[in-house]
Amino acid sequence: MPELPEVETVRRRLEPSLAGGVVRSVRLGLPRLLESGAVERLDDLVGLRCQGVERRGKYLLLRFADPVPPGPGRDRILVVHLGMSGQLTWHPAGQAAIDRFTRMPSGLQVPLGPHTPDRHTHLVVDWENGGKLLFRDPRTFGRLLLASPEDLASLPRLARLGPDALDLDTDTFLARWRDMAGRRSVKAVLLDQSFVAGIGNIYADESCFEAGIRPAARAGALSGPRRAALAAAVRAVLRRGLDNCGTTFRDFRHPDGSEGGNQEDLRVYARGGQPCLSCGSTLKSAVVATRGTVWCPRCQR
DNA sequence: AGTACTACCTGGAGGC
DNA sequence: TGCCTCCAGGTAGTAC
Repeated sequence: MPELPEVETVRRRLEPSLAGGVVRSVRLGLPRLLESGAVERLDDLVGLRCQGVERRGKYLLLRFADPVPPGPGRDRILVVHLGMSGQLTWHPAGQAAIDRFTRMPSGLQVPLGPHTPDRHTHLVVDWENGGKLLFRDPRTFGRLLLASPEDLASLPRLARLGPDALDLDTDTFLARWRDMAGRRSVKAVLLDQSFVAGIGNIYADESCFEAGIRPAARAGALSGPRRAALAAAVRAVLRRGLDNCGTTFRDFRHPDGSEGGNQEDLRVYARGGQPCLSCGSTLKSAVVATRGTVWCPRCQR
């Protein structure tokens, strides 16, 4: 469930640790997570220096270049998608194993801090500075791709993405809605990464609530003002999620293992059957666009 | 062509 | 306590 706010939070916190570092070794414990792309040899990264971390929608792009120029042709970009349970954590050099725990609302105790490698840790990147970058993903929905800068644009997964939801102005939103809404539900359009990149199930439901629109409503039938309200709602909801450093519902963690805070600010997601925080009506839940969906029958028309 | 649906995967929760 | 079943969901691929 890492969506734009979660992935951007990871990007912001990971970049200071990675940028400038040189890769010493790479181990991939679950080969099927590396999707066949332009380049399929993770060992290519060994000896390269990390130039920075970028984000496109829910994808993270780790840029690497040869530290001894000129080294044309060796540059690589590691593309990471966290799937629904992926965690990228950073272990600084010499840091002892973290044994702090936090208690989830369910009562479950989970480790707080960069995770200790376990059977779900599928990628380990060792750096010359002694740090380690770990990728842990219990559900294994995450994906890794490796590409050269020239081939990046030809990766289908990235080529399909629409404009990033974070810096989407209302005019662009309205134009794309006019062209792409069709006969689908509002929720289906919001989840379509080729419409706008970065929205997932949590922020789709929250955006619909914020705009007072039922997720199952026909997208093409929305009035102009309501479309504009939805555009504003998407921006506000993503911005709030980002300000809260992401939503930790279960698996999401920051690179240092800490949790996001946006779960405290969710109005409808996972609250089916509970009272609407705005009007007190019982929130309804159903499957819309093959996703668990929650809305207020009174506030959302 | 556009839309809808399923496979993939495994931990957690709930029922008995 | 333990076993079983169901559910969660992003994306690609398939079916209609």
